[in-house]
Amino acid sequence: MDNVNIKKLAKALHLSTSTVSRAFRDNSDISAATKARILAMAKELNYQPNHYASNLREQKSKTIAVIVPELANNYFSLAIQSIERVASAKGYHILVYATNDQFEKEVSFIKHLHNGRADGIIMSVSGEANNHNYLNELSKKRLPIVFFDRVYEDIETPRVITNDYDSSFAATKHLIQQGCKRIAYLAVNKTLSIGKTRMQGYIDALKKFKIPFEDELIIDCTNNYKENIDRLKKAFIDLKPDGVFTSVERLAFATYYACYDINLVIPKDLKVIGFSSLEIAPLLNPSLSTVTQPASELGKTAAELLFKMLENPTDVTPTTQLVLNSKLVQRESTSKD
Amino acid sequence: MDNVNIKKLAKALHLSTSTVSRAFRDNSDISAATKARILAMAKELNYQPNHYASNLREQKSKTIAVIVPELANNYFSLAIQSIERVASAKGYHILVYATNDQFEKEVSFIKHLHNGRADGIIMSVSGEANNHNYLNELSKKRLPIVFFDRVYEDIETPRVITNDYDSSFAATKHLIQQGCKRIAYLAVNKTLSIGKTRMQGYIDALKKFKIPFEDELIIDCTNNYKENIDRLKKAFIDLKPDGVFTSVERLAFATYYACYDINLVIPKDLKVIGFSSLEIAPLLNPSLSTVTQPASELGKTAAELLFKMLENPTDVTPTTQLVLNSKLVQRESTSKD
DNA sequence: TTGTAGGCGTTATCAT
DNA sequence: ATGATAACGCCTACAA
Repeated sequence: MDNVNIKKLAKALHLSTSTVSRAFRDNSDISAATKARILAMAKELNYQPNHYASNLREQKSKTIAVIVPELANNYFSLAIQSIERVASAKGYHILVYATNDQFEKEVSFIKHLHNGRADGIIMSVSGEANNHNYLNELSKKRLPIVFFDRVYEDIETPRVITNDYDSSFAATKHLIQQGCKRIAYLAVNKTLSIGKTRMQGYIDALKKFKIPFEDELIIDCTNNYKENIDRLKKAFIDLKPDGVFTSVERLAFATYYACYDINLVIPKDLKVIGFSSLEIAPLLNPSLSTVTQPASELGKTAAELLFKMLENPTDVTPTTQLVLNSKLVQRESTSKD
Repeated sequence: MDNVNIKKLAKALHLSTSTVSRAFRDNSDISAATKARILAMAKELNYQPNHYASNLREQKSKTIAVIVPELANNYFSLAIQSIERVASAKGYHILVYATNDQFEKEVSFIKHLHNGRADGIIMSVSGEANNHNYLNELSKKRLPIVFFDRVYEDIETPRVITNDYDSSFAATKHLIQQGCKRIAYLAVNKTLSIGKTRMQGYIDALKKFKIPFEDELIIDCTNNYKENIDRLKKAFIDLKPDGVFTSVERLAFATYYACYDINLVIPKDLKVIGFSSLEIAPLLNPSLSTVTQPASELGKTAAELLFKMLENPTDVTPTTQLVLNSKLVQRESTSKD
């Protein structure tokens, strides 16, 4: 590489490397004139301070890592976009990782990141089922981590979540008020805490309105698109629910496809509401009633929290928990007639 | 930081740092026994080789940067997901940047990346209108760059694109065959090469089928959601097109919203087709005819191309251009009755 | 097979 | 105000 570095700059200007270096720091003693000369030359030669050298020296990377279950996902895209925005404004860069819901990947990413590559981590976890004590084992030298949306409840670290229980309760209640008697709950992974919380809201709403809870109406779905649709078709035919509450966005889509296939009419035969932050929910056929999660705000809040931790570690207690509110938006898919 | 480094490992094992270092390289001479001892201790102490130190030493980062106009975008999400997958499999990490269509941001990202932080760049450009000679000025020391989707035609670097001209021609032809006589073209930025190519397909199809081209039917849209809808409503009322071809996904959504607002019925009053890679296009009301771009494949191909450049620079000529085919999918939004 | 030493590019400390 | 020097953690000639 014919890269320009401080040494070359110094030689070109007949100065020492320390003087040149000083020109790029703000506080150091250096005459205005030399500083100007140096900056001019730096610009001319297109000098870029070597990131690795400075970070090796300073022991921080101005980089944060974002770990999510999937990237091709409307919800996480929105969150990442906000995170990038906050980070960029602070002069930070973001590394992005997708676990594809593989727990081992998560562990490997996290462990790897503890090599100085990132100063902090924002993560929506995967694999609640597993032993995530690996995070505690990093103990003292663990990087600052902020969980968002999907969290590990037994790990002490700040988190930003939405009011899932209340939203689920409200969504279920909404279905009941629209006349549903047999409401199916579409779960994606019963062991995820977020799934449990959401399911509890559903269960409690049923109880509150004296609708018997039936275990078979909890339909456990997979990560496989086609398989979900098949499973749903079978379930809808066998169990004849009149309402469906989906715990994640893509299961609402699967529900639509399943209904199209077996000629169930939404909302006449089956009313549907789901967690989602899709902007085009109003354009669906029929328009989809949603529990709209503030995805962007979630990302923004998580990023701001992480920066607070980085800038002033003692300001943020590990038990910090910020809760943002989702919003129930009623549309045609749950309308009465 | 109480970080474990090679020195600490060495001390703990009563070895020299070089021996310890060797344990982590594959080719060096080291006895199997010592190597095992070292690796065991490394595991026990949770040793992670410092990324910055090794990369400073080796002058490469095992990191690639991905720059896109926006992150909260179905199309780019899919692309990024594939890029991440390819990179991850190669042991590379990805840095993600959004320009939000601000050209200055692009320049600043790119320049900054030439500090060793990334080994290569995958980019979908913004701001074709501007002088992008800054890329040439980096000359010899320019990082390997692969353009995808949106490219600068005057910069010599490998690129992966879709067959935009053919697709546009086919989409326009499709509208004509469905009976449209006044077809509006919704442009997002006339100066983008991708916009120009797509528009040319539209223009040539009109010509081929002897439909007069009317300049006012080219509707230039913005990045502002609401403003687009207003603009479209006005255009639809004033110009009374009977078909709309949208050059990007979100303009199809804007068209739907505009039609809902002014009570135009798709496809009766207005047929709509648009570039899109939305999986749920069939669920829209009415289901949306699309030119479906192979977003994931595009990302995958771009990533593979970049790695080829990194691994064997001479293998890839700067004029390399890979073209992937989009697919026209007819749905209700362009049906005849 | 293992150890010693120098350097990757930067910055902070200390001297001048 | 500027320069010399050491150190961040790792890797690799070269020496032993």
